[in-house]
Amino acid sequence: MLSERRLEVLRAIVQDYVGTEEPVGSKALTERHNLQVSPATVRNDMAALEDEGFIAQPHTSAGRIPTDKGYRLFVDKLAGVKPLSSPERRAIQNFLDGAVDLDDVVGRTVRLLAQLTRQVAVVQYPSLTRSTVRHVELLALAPARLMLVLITDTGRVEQRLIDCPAPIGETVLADLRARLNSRVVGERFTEVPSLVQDLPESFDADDRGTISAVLATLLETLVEETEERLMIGGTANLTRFGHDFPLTIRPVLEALEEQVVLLKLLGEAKDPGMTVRIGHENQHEGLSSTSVVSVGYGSGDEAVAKLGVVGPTRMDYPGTMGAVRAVARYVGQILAES
Amino acid sequence: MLSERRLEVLRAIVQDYVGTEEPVGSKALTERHNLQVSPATVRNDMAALEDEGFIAQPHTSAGRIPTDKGYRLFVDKLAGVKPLSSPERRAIQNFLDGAVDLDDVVGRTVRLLAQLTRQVAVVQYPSLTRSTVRHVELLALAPARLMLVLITDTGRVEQRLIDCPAPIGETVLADLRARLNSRVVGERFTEVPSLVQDLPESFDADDRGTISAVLATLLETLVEETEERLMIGGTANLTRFGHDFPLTIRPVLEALEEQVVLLKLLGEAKDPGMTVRIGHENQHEGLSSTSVVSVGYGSGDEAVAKLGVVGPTRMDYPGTMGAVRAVARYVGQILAES
DNA sequence: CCTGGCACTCCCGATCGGAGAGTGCCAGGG
DNA sequence: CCCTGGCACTCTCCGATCGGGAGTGCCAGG
Repeated sequence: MLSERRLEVLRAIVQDYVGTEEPVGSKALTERHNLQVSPATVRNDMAALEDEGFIAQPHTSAGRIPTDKGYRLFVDKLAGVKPLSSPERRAIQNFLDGAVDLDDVVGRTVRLLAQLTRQVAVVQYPSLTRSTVRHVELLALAPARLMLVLITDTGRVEQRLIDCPAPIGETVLADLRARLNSRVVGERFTEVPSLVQDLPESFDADDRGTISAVLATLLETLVEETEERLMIGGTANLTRFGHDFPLTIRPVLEALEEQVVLLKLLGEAKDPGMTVRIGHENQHEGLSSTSVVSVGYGSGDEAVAKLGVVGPTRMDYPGTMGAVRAVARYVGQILAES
Repeated sequence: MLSERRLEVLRAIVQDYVGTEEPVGSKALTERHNLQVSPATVRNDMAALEDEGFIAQPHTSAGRIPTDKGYRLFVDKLAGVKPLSSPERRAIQNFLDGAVDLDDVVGRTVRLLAQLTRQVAVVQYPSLTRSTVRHVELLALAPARLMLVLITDTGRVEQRLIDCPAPIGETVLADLRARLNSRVVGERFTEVPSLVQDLPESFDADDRGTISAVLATLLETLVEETEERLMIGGTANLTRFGHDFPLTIRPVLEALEEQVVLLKLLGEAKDPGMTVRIGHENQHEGLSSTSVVSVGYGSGDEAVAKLGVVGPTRMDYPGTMGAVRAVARYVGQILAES
């Protein structure tokens, strides 16, 4: 087990390195943080920390830099979450309050997060798996052509065209519409299949084909729209990444274009609270020198989606975590209001 | 006026520089292209080209590189558009044919273009200004709450919620729906306002408030949705940009996040055919070392939107133009089919 | 267990010099 | 008049050299 002071030394190293982006030596440490011990003592501590794998030196006789493991310890034990200043909080609220629709909320959130953290922001659209149905509408565009409109409680609207095997009467359609809504409104997507399963049976044989087509499309829409979308922003902040540019930045840009990768990244976070994945903890190879801070957000008590930022492992974890958490909270509020 | 051979020299310089990314000297030129003259002669030609501002040298006694003006001449007079190979064309068609909806078409197009040109691709969603209305639907979600759904001929669906000043009866609603559709279906967005202007008058005074609200929302939707969206991809290709990274790439990334900038970029192109904007010809400052190749595409004879690529001024213009043109053509076909 | 001292290692930046590539100019020849 | 070979000159680039400085590890003493 590491002594109290050694942890203190690790914290100091992380803080200095994050600030200066340069390996930090024993002398500088004792000067900048009042550790009350001599450089030599710190050196011993550093040697111990290095043995344990928390820090490393780029080359002999250079200062130390934290390893992924070091950052991990820092995040878990040494650092809190730095709350935002109240002007910042006000700014967030003002900025998000101006949003007019869901796209706008997500767009603003992503820009906000990128600006606050000066890193790349990723915001997932509210997921539909936990969503409930607010309304289902059926429109006759032509005798044998329907449009299905699905409205969710998060304000998303999805629509599908349906080609019917046979024309369907207006009254039957109205009947179907009414029964459909009475069964599924307020229900979760996952519940819908079992709730509508027996619907065709209660209709005339002539119409069953069409009813089945409608239901099939509805279920398909539910599944498809569960595929989650997301928005990213602040990629220009990648230029602040480090010195050895092209090599570092390229795989990150590539990863950021793969929605699948990003969704996995956010999805992996099981923790109900905030999740921090540091360096190699990220499965994706291109992101092995980045850290991801993510958190769920939602309109009620339950998280409906996630958002987060991607930045260099050498990032200001407390500040980033503070910003991510605060933004998630405000977005949740905004969603709850609408 | 420049002699034939001098133009040939310029072409050779552009080609070599694009290939090697290094200033090209007189000797190398005579070796790689069979110009049938000695390096000394080429040097004279180069001096003349430099006087005219078509090429420049980074420093004394280095090779020459083309200036923006040089590229301009190259594009206008010296280079054709390089057609794609037939395997490439087949690949495009296959890839685009798999698209399932408009989002997918645009998404695939952007990826395709980025891959083909190895540059950043920008694709504008089919614009609605030229679009026509396919269907308007009104749904009663609650006694005094309606949803307006607008379907366009390009397959886009937009919806808005409307809070009515007073409850509206089902029959009135059906009436309104029918009249609205009979007036606007098949019409262009720009025509709609004048076509629906007098609608409220033909209804009972009680309902006029609601009717007006509906119309207002409809018109608003038309205007709002005319704001054009776009999708970009291939940002990872920015890493192939040049040597002096952070400085070059940062403003470009920033510009690419500003949809407004991009829309302006594509929008500026007036030419019905392909437009190439080279370096400083781009208004936006951050893009002064990039070139933009853009072209309109559409489902019929008329262009409904634009697409293009953004890359370093030092790009393979003929190849890029060929790819851009080909992709635009195929996307047009796909849109026309659906 | 902490501390001061000391020798050692290694990076970094500046300096320097040569090689190479490219240029401009000139004088001669078709 | 234009092309050509020759020549001197200019720069950049690259590698080698070399202190300065920061940082380390270790040791002996408190």
